[in-house]
Amino acid sequence: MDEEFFMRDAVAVAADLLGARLLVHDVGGVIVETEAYRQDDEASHSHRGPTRANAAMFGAPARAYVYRSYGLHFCFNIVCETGSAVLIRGLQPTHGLETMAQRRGLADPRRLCAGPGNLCKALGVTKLMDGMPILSPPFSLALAAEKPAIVSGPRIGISKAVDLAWRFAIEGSPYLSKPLRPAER
DNA sequence: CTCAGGATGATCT
DNA sequence: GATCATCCTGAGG
Repeated sequence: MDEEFFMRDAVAVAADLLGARLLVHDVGGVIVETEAYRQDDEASHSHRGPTRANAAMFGAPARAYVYRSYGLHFCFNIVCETGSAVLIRGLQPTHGLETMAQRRGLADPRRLCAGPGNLCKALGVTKLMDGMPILSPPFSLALAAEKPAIVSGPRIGISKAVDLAWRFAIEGSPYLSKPLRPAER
């Protein structure tokens, strides 16, 4: 796992991150759900070019892009090639379950890290981590030993570019924020 | 300076 | 499915 991995199309990285183990201060688990956002993407914060808020998306790859959502929650992304990033939407908790349960005020492992806001709360991710390299402490990222079976579908919570199937998940995972059904026919 | 609008989540119907 | 809590930022006057 090195910076090269992230110097690619965010859509490819989003798919390849599934099954990887993400920890923050030794708390976290296996990535089961991601979404890709690119600069040529109407739904992306980077679409209108660099600003103070999205500066991290235009910085070095393999760094965190953390923003506040709806005034209440944080969302955690990993920056890929310039102007693009992968939103981490769900983990299967494996490390520090007790800490997560305490931070979240519940114990159900299927809900602890389901959704970007919940995930950040469980892992203690805040705006302070915006721009930090995710290949060094307090972060830890290790790719999957074996590639899991994945599915893709439309992204969640956006109003533009809704037709792009840039949400990725491990097939059949019970840890998703919402079920993902492969495109219909 | 004002102000609308979110890459959400919990709760209620 | 609808509502709402609550905070910036970026856009426009």
